[in-house]
Amino acid sequence: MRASERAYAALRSDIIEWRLTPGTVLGEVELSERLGVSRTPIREALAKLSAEGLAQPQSGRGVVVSEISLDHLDELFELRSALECRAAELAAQRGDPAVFRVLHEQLANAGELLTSEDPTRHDYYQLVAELDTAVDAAVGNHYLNQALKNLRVHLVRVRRLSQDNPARLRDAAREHAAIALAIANGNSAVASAATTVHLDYSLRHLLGTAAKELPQLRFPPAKGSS
Amino acid sequence: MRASERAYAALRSDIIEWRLTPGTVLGEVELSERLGVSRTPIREALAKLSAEGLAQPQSGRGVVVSEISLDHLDELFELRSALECRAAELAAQRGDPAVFRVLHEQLANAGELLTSEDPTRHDYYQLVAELDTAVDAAVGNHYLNQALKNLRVHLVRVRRLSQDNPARLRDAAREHAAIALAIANGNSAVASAATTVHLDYSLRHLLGTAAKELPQLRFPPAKGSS
DNA sequence: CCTGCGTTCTTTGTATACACTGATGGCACG
DNA sequence: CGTGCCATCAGTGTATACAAAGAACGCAGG
Repeated sequence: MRASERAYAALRSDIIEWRLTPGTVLGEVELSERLGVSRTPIREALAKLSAEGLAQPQSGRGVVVSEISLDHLDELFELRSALECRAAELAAQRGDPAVFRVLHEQLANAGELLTSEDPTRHDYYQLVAELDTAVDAAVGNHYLNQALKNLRVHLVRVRRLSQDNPARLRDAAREHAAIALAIANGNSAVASAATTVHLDYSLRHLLGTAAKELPQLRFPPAKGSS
Repeated sequence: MRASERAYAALRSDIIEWRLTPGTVLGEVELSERLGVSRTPIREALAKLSAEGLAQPQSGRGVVVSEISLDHLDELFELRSALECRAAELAAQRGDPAVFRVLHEQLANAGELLTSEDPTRHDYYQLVAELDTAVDAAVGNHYLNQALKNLRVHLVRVRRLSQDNPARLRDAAREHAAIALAIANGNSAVASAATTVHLDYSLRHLLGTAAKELPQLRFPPAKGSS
């Protein structure tokens, strides 16, 4: 694999998983030493991260990990709602009902997946991801899918602000099942509405749980101040 | 100004204004010679263009100007509709009515701007751009604005496929005026509906006029085949 | 004549040296 | 003691040399 890709992937996951906190300065020389590659691929990786919005060029001098906070949650979900509601509508018009009927079945029974011992809820999240993938495929719109993909990066990042409790996940599965059912029925109005409802619940839950965690996530202003 | 920025700006406008046609191979050495800079800033520019979707990495070997055609028009307008309808809704809820009342007035009288001698319709397009800016400001959502900004690049590019005739511009001005009025009235449902209507007319017009021009825009497959 | 392999060549990927710019700290002057 | 200027320096911006990988072409064998 190319060194620039490795550097990009490493930095990307570091930022998304909060090992690199907002405001952290990403110095080229420091990173090139830490990752064991020269500055050239590092620059390429930083450019990609900046384009993605995970980092920002700092007024000519270096790039820093971009800020993200509860304020951004509202904005993020506004965009998410715009994109996912429309995607759900279009999927209802264009999708193969059989595919979404199957997904509906699985999601309706997703409670079983949550009783397992896996603390990462891998099977559960995979199933939800499959719904997203199916919607994307049914919509068949490159530009819309690209916009959603860009958005999801930030969603993953902000999701780390909260913990997912089983009760919420069970509810979320039901909401997803409702969306899948509406799409299977070819009912775009309901699909859109169900998506709106689901996103509202999700946002409220995130705001509720994140508020408890946030204090400990307030960092020192980027570079060690004694 | 930095060399990488100059290279980026030059290539970007070359692509948007169809001086570089889809499928054109963007070789690093060739570009570095043509633009008089070394390969390093060229690489940076190409990375930015790829992130924007104006160019695409060609399976390991170089990047090419990305394709855009009438098929993409549908997809582009689907995303545009999703974003702009929601933006209009939010602007209706949050915008300063006075601002949009003024814009409504100006747009209602935009017919006067079209009688002028300027063939580029500078004043007209500036007024429309002001509406976009006002909506963006009223929405106040960084992520939504960013998504719209990314989208508009492609819209400008595809717009070059068609010519704008005065009759259509006059109608478009009325449609824009209707949107501005709905926002000024704080009526989000009407603002969204008016946007939907406007985009539908625009798309139909583009498809209608572009069809005539497209044949002459079918290029040889990238590299001269005898 | 077609097919498969090997060589060569073009083009990108990476490393590194150098230039330049903006910041920071100290020193001198008011 | 405060302020402003200058020097030093850290760190990015650019150029270029070298390495590696993929593609195209030609040649040989069937």
